[in-house]
Amino acid sequence: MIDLKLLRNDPDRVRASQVARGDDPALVDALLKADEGRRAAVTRADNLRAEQKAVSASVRSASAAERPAVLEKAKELAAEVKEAEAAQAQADEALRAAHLAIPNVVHPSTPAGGEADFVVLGQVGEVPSYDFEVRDHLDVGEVLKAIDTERGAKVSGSRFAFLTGPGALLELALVNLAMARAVDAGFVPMIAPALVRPEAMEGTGFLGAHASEVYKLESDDLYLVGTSEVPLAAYHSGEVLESLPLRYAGFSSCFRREAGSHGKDTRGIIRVHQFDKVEMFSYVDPSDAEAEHARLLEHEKAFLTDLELTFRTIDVAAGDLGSSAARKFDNEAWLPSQQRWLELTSTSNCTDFQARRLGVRVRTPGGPRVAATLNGTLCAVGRTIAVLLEVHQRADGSVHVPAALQPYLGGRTELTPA
RNA sequence: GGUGGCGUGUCCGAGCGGCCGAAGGAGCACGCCUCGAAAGCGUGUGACGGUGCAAGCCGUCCGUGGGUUCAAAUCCCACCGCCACCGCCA
Repeated sequence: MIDLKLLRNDPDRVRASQVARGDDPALVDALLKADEGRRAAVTRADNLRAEQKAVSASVRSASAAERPAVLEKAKELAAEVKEAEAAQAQADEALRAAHLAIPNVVHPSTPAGGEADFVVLGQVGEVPSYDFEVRDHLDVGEVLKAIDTERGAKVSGSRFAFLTGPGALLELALVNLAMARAVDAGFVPMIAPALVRPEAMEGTGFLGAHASEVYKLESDDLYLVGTSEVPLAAYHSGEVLESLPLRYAGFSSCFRREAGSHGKDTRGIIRVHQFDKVEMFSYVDPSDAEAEHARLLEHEKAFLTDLELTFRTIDVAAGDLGSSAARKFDNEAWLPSQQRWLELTSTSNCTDFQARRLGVRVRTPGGPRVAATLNGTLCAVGRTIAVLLEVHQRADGSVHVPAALQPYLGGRTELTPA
């Protein structure tokens, strides 16, 4: 939710943000109107209530003769208050709806436009070349007996896979490396629930436009999270925090319905319904949000560099941001089989938008203040495995293990076909 | 899943349908005392919304949502959560 004070003081800035995202600026005026309507309703209900309280308090001290008249008046007022409160509830709801309809105000540096309008911020490493015919990650993985998508489909359906043997070990190694790096960087490691209540899902903004992406357990009224950002953001919901920053690295399975992606990345494990991920999540003072965003990006880049991958960093355009994000950087690794960049990690600065919705505040000398939240992928395991297998493959079917990962794979320097 | 109990401010904890934003502690802040500290004493110490330049004033909040009543922390209902015991189970 955006700051209503900002809206009142500088509606043009919010309108401009809407335009940058390709959203309707008229929603801003609808919100302004709803805000005014609610304030009028609140004032009216408050005044009536004050009057009613006064009359009500006089009931006891009224003499027996006066009492019937006072009671009569009190009853009238009670009815009026009831009506005014209903009107206020309606106005509250109208405001809430209009409020939720507006995504976060984009950062001034965020490129305007849609998916194709990103700006490349830089590249690490050279696009690799191979003097043999490269296999895609599934071919490499099958030779190594590391990935089994056929049986994944047999057991669970399309877009499910088994990680087997070296594939399973590779996942654990990546998770351990990521967690070790996160701990070094001061993050508190967390194993987060993958099932959450509707409030957590709603509060993080995942039940908006992308609700169809989310798995729901109807009979239990629980959702499967698509990222541990959800439980980590909801972790401190409704709290006034004593001090910031708070940094967490959450490990959890992630579930995505991939409802709108039929026919896209159907081969292998690049796009699956279930994968594991280590996610960084920071709560900071709003004035530190930008610096924290840079920090998260550096952690991500360092991790990809450790894996000896070639990648570029892009500044995602406004129209391609999630509703909570003011700015987002993606790191895209080079995928040799398709000769293209593939999003591997991503970090978003949600400023105070998400925290306002979740009621996360910090104690400051001037009173509680809404915090800022940021998230960033440290390692989305499945996709990372896919890219590793492709990039580090050799002509003989073996795969080089990056030096940073070797300690977590029992010192193995390569994976070889069984 | 069954039975019973319980959910009050940063924490503990009291609370008769009106005088309760709520006793009393603890904690914290400031002051006094002290060479300094501790102890002791004194004062202060919630959030949200509305209104106002401001001091302030008004309203809301006692797990959540409804209901009864002129009036609800207090009565009724539902839900959520916690605890104990039983059953089941990794």
